[in-house]
Amino acid sequence: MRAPYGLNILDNCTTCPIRGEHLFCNLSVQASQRLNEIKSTAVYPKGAMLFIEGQLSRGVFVLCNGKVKLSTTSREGKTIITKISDSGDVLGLNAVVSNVPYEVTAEMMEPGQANFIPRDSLQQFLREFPEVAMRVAQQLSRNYYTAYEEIRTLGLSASPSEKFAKLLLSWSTKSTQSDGSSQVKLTLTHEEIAEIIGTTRETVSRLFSEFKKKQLMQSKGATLVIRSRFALEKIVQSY
Amino acid sequence: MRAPYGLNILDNCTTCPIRGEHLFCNLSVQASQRLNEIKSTAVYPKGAMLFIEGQLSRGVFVLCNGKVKLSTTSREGKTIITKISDSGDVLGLNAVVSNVPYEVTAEMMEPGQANFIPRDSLQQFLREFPEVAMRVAQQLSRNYYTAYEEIRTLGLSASPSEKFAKLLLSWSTKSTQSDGSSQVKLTLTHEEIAEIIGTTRETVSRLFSEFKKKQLMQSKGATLVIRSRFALEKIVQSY
DNA sequence: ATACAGGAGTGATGCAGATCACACACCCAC
DNA sequence: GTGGGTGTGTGATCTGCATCACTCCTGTAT
Repeated sequence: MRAPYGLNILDNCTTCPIRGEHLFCNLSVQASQRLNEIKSTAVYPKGAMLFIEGQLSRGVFVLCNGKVKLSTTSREGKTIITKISDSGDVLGLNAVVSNVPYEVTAEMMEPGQANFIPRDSLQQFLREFPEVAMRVAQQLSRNYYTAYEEIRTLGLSASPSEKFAKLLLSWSTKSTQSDGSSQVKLTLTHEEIAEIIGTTRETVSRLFSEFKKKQLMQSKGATLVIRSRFALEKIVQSY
Repeated sequence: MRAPYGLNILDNCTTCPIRGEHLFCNLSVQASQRLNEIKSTAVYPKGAMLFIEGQLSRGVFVLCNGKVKLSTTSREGKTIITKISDSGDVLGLNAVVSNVPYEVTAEMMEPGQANFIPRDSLQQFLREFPEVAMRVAQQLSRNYYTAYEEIRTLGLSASPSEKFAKLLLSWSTKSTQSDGSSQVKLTLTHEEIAEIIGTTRETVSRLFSEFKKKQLMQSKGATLVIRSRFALEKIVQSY
């Protein structure tokens, strides 16, 4: 099998290395088999758009590897990034389940593979396997919950500092050392961070300076060291 | 049957006057029957809390009549109202489907009746009737979409004026005259409006003055007259 | 080497809204 | 009536952040 962009193609979910607690993992044998029949797979370059906000939903994408940026844009061109999706995530689920246009744009942040399941096949599949439909409902529910958290943070008029601290915290949870510090590789530009926390590039720049001066974090190149979760948590008093 | 708070109790969904396009209306005969068995009904006074943010989810409530305020509060006591629910709405669905605590507080804004379906019964019910599970998934998906809209509005840093205009528009859609104006009965305090659009009481006061001066609306007592949807729409340029 | 693009730091300025601090209007109790 | 509670109008002030306007730095294309 060809390996474009330096990636090996995974053509079978049952042998997938990231097989785990994701939505379409660990299905019954029949369901797994059926899924393999209706899915197709492809590898995308960096910058590829899996789908675009407002497009009629064609189907869902299951991300096999790589990172995907989900964003939405206002008329005047202001963008907010709502999520950075990781491998295993299912993208476009809501749009397909409810037969509405995609509500966000999904862009590959690095080369990666994704499986595609056409809308009709998926809907048929869910009718065929009620237990999967139930899991889908739970996933949607979890999505909703996450969106809610977002609303809380945004709507409770948190200051950029608070939101930035929150973001750092969410990054550090993935890899915290025993001494409370943690290292993260920074893959986002200041601009992108600004789009996540809803502020401007300049403010993010200033936040970096400020947080470094306050010994909350330090950075060498693309490596970010978050000093103390505790101090950050004090900044995020609000919920 | 007793009629507390001056309300007649509805004890059967099949004869419900608001029976229509709601989540648990128009089910199959068997499903309807089963639903009637597992639900219980009660009438609540104004101010009653159906459930509170953070509580373990006990079940869902189907609102038969009255209005319910859904809100979430930060540690420092700042509140945001995320939705005003109307009759027919199902409350607490996400929490129950995903077995997580309620993410909001639900408070009766006026006396009203609600059916209660315990968590376990509902989950069993959904397993029993896959087509209902599918509808639930769609409902959750729609909830998610609404939450999304909210995020867009909040996150794209809309000004209070924009959000206020948007709110007025959403109110006027329900009853627009041929000349583009519409009457709404105002049941919310300035404080509550502030909690919806994420600003302060004072700012809402000033918005009222400002919009009246600009001939966008007028108010006599609790009756609000929205002059021209068109003018409002111009204010809401952003998405 | 050159040049250009995309990213990052940082100062100066202005303004929208939060906040504080009142005054007033209304309703209900007693 | 008098009082208190709740909702409202509106001024004065203060400030955080957007915005504008630069410079500098790096990588990479030619």
